[in-house]
Amino acid sequence: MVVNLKEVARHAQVSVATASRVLSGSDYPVNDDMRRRVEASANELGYVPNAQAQGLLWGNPRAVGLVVGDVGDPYFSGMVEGLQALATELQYLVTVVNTRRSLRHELDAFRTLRAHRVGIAILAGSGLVRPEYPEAMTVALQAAKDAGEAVVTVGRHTLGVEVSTVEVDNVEAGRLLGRHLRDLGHADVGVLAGSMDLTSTVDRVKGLREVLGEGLVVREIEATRDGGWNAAGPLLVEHPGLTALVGTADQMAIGASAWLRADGRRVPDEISVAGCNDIWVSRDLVPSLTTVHLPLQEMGAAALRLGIAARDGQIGHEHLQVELVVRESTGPAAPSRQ
Amino acid sequence: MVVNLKEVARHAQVSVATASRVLSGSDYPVNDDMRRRVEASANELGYVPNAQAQGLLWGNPRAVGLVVGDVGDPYFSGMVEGLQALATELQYLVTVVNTRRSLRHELDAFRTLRAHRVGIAILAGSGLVRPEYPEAMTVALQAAKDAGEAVVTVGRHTLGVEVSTVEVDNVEAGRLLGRHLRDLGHADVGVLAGSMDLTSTVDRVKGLREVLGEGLVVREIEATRDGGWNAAGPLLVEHPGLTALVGTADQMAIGASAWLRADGRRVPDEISVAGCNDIWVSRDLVPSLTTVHLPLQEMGAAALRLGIAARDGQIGHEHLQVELVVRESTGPAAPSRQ
DNA sequence: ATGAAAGCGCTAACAA
DNA sequence: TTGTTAGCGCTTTCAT
Repeated sequence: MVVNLKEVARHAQVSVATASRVLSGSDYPVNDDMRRRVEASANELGYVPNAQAQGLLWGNPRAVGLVVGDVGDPYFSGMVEGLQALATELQYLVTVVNTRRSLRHELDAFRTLRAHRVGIAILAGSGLVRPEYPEAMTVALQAAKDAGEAVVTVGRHTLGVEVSTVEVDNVEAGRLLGRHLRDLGHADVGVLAGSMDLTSTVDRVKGLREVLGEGLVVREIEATRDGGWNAAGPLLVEHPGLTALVGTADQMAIGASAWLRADGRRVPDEISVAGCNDIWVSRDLVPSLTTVHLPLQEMGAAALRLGIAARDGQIGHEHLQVELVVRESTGPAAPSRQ
Repeated sequence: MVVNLKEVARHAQVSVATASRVLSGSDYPVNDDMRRRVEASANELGYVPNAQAQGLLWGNPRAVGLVVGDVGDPYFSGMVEGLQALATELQYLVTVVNTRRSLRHELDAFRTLRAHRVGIAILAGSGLVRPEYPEAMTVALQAAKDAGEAVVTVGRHTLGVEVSTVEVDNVEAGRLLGRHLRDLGHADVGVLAGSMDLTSTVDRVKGLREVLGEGLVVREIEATRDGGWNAAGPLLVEHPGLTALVGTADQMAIGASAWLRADGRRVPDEISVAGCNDIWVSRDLVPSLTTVHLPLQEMGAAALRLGIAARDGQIGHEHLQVELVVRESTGPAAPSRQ
């Protein structure tokens, strides 16, 4: 059904070896007549080389696998965007696997990518803090390294294995937000936090707590716009004294903001709101969202660059800066209502 | 370097056949001792089956390839999100290739996916209107069909080949926006249009023109938030009589809105703004964005479902409805300033 | 310059 | 129940 090299060779009346030499772009000398005949046949029959067979021989040097928590999350899709841009330029094939933010799925995902011999595996999902996790992952990573595969982790704690990393200081991100709010007079701050299984969430909360201490009320919610929308009200009912709300990712802050507006509360006059990541739309909201900028696209691109270097045995680390972006959604603390 | 089945077999002191039977999940009966030995060895050596070799034998039934114009575009990432969700559930591996919205790249992308024997190829990038394009693509599609591969196109005109399609009526989307604006008294409307090479753009403009006729001023711009931001000012300088701006995709409308606000023009009192696609954030803007809702996630999921059916020879068509969502960014036409 | 044949890692007949 | 072997599509020695 599907045309293979043998058929092309037969159609062109040459041996498979010759056909291969022409079609695989080998620099082996081939008579011009035959070369033409082979090319014509391949065209006519619609021959497409089987990358799997080629991969069996060569390995798959131009394939990257990307493990993300959820492509729908702007944090990940920003990274995917940056990685894809570079990948397209460099002619790399990108395969994306979702973990649905779960331990078991992440290991599975990693195995799947290894099975497909991607050569470069990028773990973009933030690391899980569960104790049993790093251990299992360490074993898997070591195996990959031993097999000569490149592994890059993005925005997570390093594991027991030396791999290339793209690092973002999430604790610092939390600190920056904390200081900004403290300087505005906020003492009682509610945090809408994504999964506390993720190091990124835990770190951001840690940074906030360093500055704001006991004034922090943390609520773990689904890391989506709707999660923020649904959680804002109940949180404020339970803790009416809160003068600011921080989302550990922008979309939660956006949801919370929307709910506050719908509830008739003015931001930032009555309550301040801040996020984290600086997704593209944050600056265009009204009020525009105060947040911590992460160079998401650059993180994706850096991961691929490091992965390519790692294939050549060069383990590297890229430390990218986070930056507080003060916009309109934060202002001086209103007098506590409590 | 990398552990293969032979080494596992040797380590477990069994034949490769036995090892394969255990590790590939065959239901072939194997002695419990041996089974345990093989599993232990595989574990110890960190064996990961080579999916390429397996693919050579079986084909790759659980792989989907997705061709998109640009993963950074919310239109595509919405679709990718929906498709990934279903793919993860069904244990499909998703490979995404970017075309950068170009003819040559799209054919290349399609070939690449075929080379990797994805089994299901989904063309999500909107079709190009250039005359030479459909012809080249038709040939490629026919070849894929002949090879028994499933092809699904999303949101583009059908080509010369019978393939499964997810259809969205872009002309109707344009009409809905046009009527809404006309009913509000808008006669002079500026359109910030994405690439006019794309059928989706052309169709939406066509729908708008059907209703608004000569009152339409179309400007082709880069289909991004910044494209909208940059184009709004110049367009209004050249055509000060415009009372409404429509983006053929939400992000352009969002950029334009932001520029208008920065320029001190009130939306919708002084000028109305509308978009298309209804990306997740559109409802949370201030003013919230009037747009045409496309079920992006559902489009992605439907594409995969149709692809799976197509592998079984069932060509199908899913026609998804578009729906006008009237929000706050559109209002009665202000008296023309001209 | 060309072709025959070995072999990449794996599975599935086929034998034993 | 186990092992031997052919072969998936391709590239690449090795002869010719």
